[in-house]
Amino acid sequence: MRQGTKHKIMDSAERLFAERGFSDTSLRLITSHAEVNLASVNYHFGSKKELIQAVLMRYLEAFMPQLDRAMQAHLDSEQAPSLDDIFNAFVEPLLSMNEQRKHGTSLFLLLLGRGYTDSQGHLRKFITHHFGEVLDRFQAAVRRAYPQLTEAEMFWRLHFTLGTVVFTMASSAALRDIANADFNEQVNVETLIRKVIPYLAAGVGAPIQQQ
Amino acid sequence: MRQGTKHKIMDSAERLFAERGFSDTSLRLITSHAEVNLASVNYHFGSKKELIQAVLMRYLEAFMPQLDRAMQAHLDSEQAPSLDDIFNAFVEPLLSMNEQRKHGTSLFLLLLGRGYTDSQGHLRKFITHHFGEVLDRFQAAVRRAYPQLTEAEMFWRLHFTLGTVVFTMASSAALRDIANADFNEQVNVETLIRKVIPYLAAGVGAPIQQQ
DNA sequence: GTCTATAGTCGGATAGAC
DNA sequence: GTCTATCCGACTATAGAC
Repeated sequence: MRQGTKHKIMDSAERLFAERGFSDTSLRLITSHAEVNLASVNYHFGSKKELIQAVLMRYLEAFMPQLDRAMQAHLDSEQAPSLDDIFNAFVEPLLSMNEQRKHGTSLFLLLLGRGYTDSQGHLRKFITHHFGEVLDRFQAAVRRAYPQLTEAEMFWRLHFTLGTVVFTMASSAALRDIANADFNEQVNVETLIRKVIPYLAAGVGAPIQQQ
Repeated sequence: MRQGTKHKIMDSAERLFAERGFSDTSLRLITSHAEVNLASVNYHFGSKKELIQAVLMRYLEAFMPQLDRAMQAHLDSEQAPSLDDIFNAFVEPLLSMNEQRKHGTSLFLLLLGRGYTDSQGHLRKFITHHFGEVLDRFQAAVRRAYPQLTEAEMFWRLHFTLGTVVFTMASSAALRDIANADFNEQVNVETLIRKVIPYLAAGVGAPIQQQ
């Protein structure tokens, strides 16, 4: 089955963006990997910036509705969810990115991390603008699990959590190599996600400090 | 008091590197901010790569010996330290970066984060090569606080921790603006560090999962 | 040690033929 | 939609005068 030029560009671009960051990935590199003509990027996407957004959007549009359904369920349930429940609700939507595309889960998280640290946070605004309500419902679910947490404290702890995840993924290839060499541990994305969840849940659920 | 060209370059470079990342910061931008000649970078540092290493090294050489003393104390003490003790030992060395230079603490952590995500991990090797023993003693202190944790599990949790900290700092300016606007909270670097420590200690100290 | 001037490379983008 | 050929700006690095 022949793949269209537009999709070939996006598939090569996402891999290279994840590996090298946005500004270290040139259009020439992308088009040579995709085996398409340089000018086709501008024909199909208009500019490099719009290509970046298209690549990220393809994942977000698949991921966010799944996450939203899971959070909605935690808000509607009779019993208040635990923090472990809430963070475990991320596992399936994240892993489903792997069915959509090879290495989809890590690519998605890597791109997310790049988006939050590269390019002065332009992509941060892009995400919160398009998916703000989903993030709000996530926050509401956490509140239900740990009502004593003030809104401000929750704000900080959820950003700590985001940092943990995206940084881990950004370094995951290197870290998995080290783990393999030093501990003879074969770690795939799924076990890594299952490793990080208790850490996150414990962090968000840490006792409240007096300031 | 007149500042030498070499130091003017490093001071401008560290601020711009932290704000924009290494590859999005050109030597032209650095030298124009520093109000020195473009060619002086190559005269004093040889290349852009060596400038990056010099900037990071200046912080690491001030930070690492302090951290090492604190970890040594935790290893020598009669009583085993708690995880909270260990992570609190980072506070003073980190804050002392602020005395050395204005905004030194956040700049240092920002640079560290850039070094771990930019440039395919070259800087990661640079750091572990020069300061591997300090990191080993840190690891030994954590082991003393939580002996049940396997070496492999500790490896992962400490990297989660690094991710939490560097990502938080990488976004700290934006996050502090939001917190100020939404919760009327004035957060400086010190309160942010003191906020993150319970999160980290709880995460590293999370119950051990059966795989 | 500092400057100007420039070599040499690589980047994004586009015009215009097919 | 796809291609070649280029434009033009920005970059690192260096040679050589002062």
